[in-house]
Amino acid sequence: MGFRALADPTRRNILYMLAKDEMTIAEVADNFQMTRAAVKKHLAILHDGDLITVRTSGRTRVNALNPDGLRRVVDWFSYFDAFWDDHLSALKSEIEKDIQ
Amino acid sequence: MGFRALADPTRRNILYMLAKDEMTIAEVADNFQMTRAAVKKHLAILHDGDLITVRTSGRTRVNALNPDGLRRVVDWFSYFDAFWDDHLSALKSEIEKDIQ
DNA sequence: CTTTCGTGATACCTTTTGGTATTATTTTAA
DNA sequence: TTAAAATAATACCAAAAGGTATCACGAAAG
Repeated sequence: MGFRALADPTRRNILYMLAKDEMTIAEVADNFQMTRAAVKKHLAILHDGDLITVRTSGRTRVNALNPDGLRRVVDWFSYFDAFWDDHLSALKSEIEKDIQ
Repeated sequence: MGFRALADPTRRNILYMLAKDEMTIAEVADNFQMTRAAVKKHLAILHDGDLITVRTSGRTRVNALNPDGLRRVVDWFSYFDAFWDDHLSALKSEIEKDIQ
C-alpha cells in the first residue's frame, strides 16, 4: 500500500506540490534544502507506492500525481465508516437524551 | 500526523481489529506471532499518532480506536478534492466531446 | 503476605530509512 | 562533436524502525 510512502513529511509535501502542477525532479528539489539525489529517492518511493506517475520528456522526467493510487489509500479508511456511524449515532442518542 | 503510525501493516491490522472491539495488549498480541513487547511498541506508536486511546482498567490496559485521530488523517486528503474534481471534469469533457 | 498475571522499561541486535557524495549516462545546445 | 544539463546509479553513513530478551512494578487472587 501507499501508506509507507505517506509516512515521510517531505513526501507528503511533494504530493501537495504535485497537486498544484506536475514537476521535474529539479523543480521539486528546488523547494527543499536536500540534494536532488535525496529528492529522487523520495520520488521513487512515491512511485513505488503508486502515488505518482513519471513520464520521460526529452532529458527530463516529469512527475505527476496519480489520483488512482491516492484513492486506493483513502478507500482503506472506508472500513471505519461503520465505526464512525456507530459513534455518531451513539452521540446523537446522548444528545437526544439530554434534550428530553 | 498519524501517517507514520499507519506505515506499518501490523499497525493497520491492529486498527482494523480495534474497529471491531477494544482490546487489551494481550488480546491484541494473541493475533500475532510477535512478542507482547513488540505489540506494545506498535500500540505505543499508534497512541503517539493519536489513533488509539488507552485506559487503565485494574491491571490491564484497554486500547480503543480514536475516531478523532483517524478523522484528522482522512482530512489530510481533502486537499486533493479539487484535484480529483478537476480530473473528473476533464474526463467528463472528454466524454462529452466524444459523444458529440 | 505472597504469588501470579498483565504491563512497563531497558538493553541490545539487525534491517531499513533518509541523507550525502561521487561517478555514469543521455539529451540538447553551441 | 564537444560541452553542459538533467537524471540514473552506486557506495557509503548515521539514525530510526522493528524485533527479542530480560527484569522491574503494580494490582489482584489465594
